[in-house]
Formats: sequence, C-alpha cells, structure tokens
Amino acid sequence: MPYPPEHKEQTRQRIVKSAARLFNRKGFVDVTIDEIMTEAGLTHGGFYRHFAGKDELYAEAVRQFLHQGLAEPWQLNQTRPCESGPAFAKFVVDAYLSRDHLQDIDGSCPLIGVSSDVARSGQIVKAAYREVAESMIHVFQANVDGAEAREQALVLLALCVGGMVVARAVDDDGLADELRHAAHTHAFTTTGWGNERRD
Amino acid sequence: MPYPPEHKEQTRQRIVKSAARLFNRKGFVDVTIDEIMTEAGLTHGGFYRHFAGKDELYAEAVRQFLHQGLAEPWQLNQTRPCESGPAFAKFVVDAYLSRDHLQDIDGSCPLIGVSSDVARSGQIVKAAYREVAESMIHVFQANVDGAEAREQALVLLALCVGGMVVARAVDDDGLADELRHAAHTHAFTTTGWGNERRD
DNA sequence: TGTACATCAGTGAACGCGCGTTCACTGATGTAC
DNA sequence: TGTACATCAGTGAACGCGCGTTCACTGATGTAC
Repeated sequence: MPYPPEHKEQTRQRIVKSAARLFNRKGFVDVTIDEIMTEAGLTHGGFYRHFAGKDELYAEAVRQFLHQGLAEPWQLNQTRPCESGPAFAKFVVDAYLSRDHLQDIDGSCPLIGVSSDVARSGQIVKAAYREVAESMIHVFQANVDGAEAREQALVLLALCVGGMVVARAVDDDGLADELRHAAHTHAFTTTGWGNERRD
Repeated sequence: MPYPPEHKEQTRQRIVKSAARLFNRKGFVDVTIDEIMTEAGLTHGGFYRHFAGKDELYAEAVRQFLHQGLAEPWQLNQTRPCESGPAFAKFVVDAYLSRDHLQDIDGSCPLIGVSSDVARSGQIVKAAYREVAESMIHVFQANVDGAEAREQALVLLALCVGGMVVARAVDDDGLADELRHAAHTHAFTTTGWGNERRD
C-alpha cells in the first residue's frame, strides 16, 4: 500500500466539500471541474481517480449537507439542544430561517441552494435531495405534538424552503426579511411553540 | 418601412416564449441561443437583432409569466372567477398546487422553475422575479380577511413555492403528492377558506 | 397600375475560447528482503 | 537498519467539441414616383 488507506477518502471528501460550496454559488452546470479541483488544492486531471464523471459528484455534494449537522452552522452563538423534544425542532427552524443562513450562499442547505438544478437532474441526485428533505421532515415530525404531526412537518418544510428560496431570488432586502419573518412567525404559531423573537 | 411595425415585436415575443420554456426545462446556463432560436423558428444569428446578449433575455423570460395570466394554465377545466374576493385567491392556490402544474415543467411558474438560477443572477433578473412574487402576494393580500392580511399572503406564497420546489426535486411521487396536499390543506385552513378537496 | 429603390429582419459561415475527458508520466509512500 | 521495488494518487499537455458572438450577405416588404 503506497499511501495510508484513509488518504484517498480524505481527498475525496475535500473534493466533495469544495464542489458543494461551488454548486451552491454557481449551480451545477456553470462550475468547472478545474474550479472544483483547484479549490480542493489539486489539479483537474486527478478528478477521474475519484469520480466517473461530473454527474456522479452532484448527488454526493447534496448529501454532504447531512454529514455536517442539520442547520447547525448558523447557530454557532447558541447552544444546540439535544436531538429530541420541541426545543430541537425550534432550533432548526430558527437556524434555517435566520439571516445568517440567507446570506451564507456557499454553505447553504442544498434544498434551497440547488433546488432547481436537482429538479433537472437524474434519479441519483433527486434521491440524495429526498434524503435531505426526509431528514428534515423526520426532525419536525418527531418533535411536533398532535395527531397530524406528519402534515405539520411537511408544512414546516414547505414554509422553510419556500420562504428562503423566494427571499434569495429577490432584489429587495426588505421583502426578503418580511418573508423570513412571516414564515418564522407562522411556523411558531401554527405548531403552538409560542411567539418568540429572532433577528 | 420594410416590414409591418408589429412584425419585429411579434418575433421578439416568440423568442421570449421559447426561451421561457427552455429555461424552465434546462436552466439558464444549459440553454443555447441556437436552441432558443430554433424553437422560435429562426436561426441563431438573428438573436442579436433583438437582444444585446443572453443575460438580457433572462429577465424578460421571467416576466413573461405575468403576461399569460397568473396560474391560469392549470385551471382550463374550471371557470375562472373574477379577480377579486377570496374565490380568486382560492383559485390561484388550487391551480398553483395542482398536479398539472407540478408536471408542466415547460410552462411552470418561474418562481418554482428557475428560482436557483435567478438567485445567482444579476439585479435585473431578480427584479423581474420580485415582480412576479409581488403580483402573487398582491392577489393573496387583497383577498384574505383579517388584520394580518400581508403576513398571511407571504405565508401563502412561501407555502405554494416551497411545497412545489421540493415536490419537483424529489424522486418520490408519493412524497411529492403529500407535500402538495399538506401545503394546500394548510393554506385553506389557516386562511379560514374551509377544507375543500382537490386532485 | 407598375417598377425601382431603400430598409432591415433574418441567414449562415467563421472565429476564438473554454470545457470535459484522456493518457503517458511523476513522485510520494509502504513493504520486502 | 538500509536499499530496491511496487503501487497508485496526482500532474499537466493534448484532444475534440460546442458554445457565444460577429459580420458580410440575402431577400421580403412598404414606399416613392
């Protein structure tokens, strides 16, 4: 064995992470393999030692978000509650609809950042997108009371993603904030979480 | 005057319409000028008689949706109510969250179909996106009762766009339908429109 | 009414450029002896 | 312990291809006389 066994896997993860950032920033089609490899500190030729082609990278980049802790990056200044009980679901909604998340294009949740790109992609990429969606639905569904927890969870997902997608695509910061706040307030009242404030 | 004065404008509209279809289907970057012009029944060279460049076409293609009647295409089997009163807002939500709209990629509302592409574009394109968003907010806001009509309208927009964006990007028809139905049911109950059924 | 002319929407060959992909090569590392 | 070797992650020149854009040209039309 010429290299330590974990060496290749680490490089692969570095490529996936730089790809995820760049895909969020520029979309699937407009990112070149050279850009991805350069950002990962490599040259473009080596790409094909890790992936059969560009397509294979899309799904992996979407799934990458699952491994970095759901909605965590935008809550660094707040203690993360344990992963059960309404507190955690609130935490996720707070983080998801935060101004930090709105502005963090590179590190965005792929449900927002590359939604259109995924809708135009093949099964494998859509499956990865579904995994991320289901993991959010799971968090909501497990931590919402009432008989219609499933339906509530789906509504929360639609609110979070919809509010942020439109906020990102609009050239008006005021409208973007209005959308985030409306989605947040409604999420908290419709679930009976109360009427808390945020940014 | 060599050609009738409306000739050029008609050709331009044909280009914009074929562009809107193709952008919905393949995104901004992956559509070639040759494709757009061919679908409009022309050759690629003529493009520059109508637009300074590809960028200029994006905004126009997004705005195009405003001119074809909001959410109308997916309600052909239903009489369209006059544009005031809750009946019209219900009509729009029904059409927007319909299976027909989910499957009509080419004719999709751009808020769903090209949301990621717009988020990565310049001011002019984002302004066009905002116009479409505002026209939907206006329809909702004008036709919802109560003191918080504005907030309700924003919530309805987030629900409609969010539900459809995720439904389109997922490889599971069951989950897609669940999302559409959850968003629809919630929209109707939270506005006090009742509990009507649809597809 | 008929003919010559001016306009300009649309054509299609040509260009330069950058991308995805390939492939012969390099060189850093672990192993055998 | 030291040296020769095998492996394979990563390099970078080269390729073919297709895109956006340009530009000299064509030809359909309305107008002047």
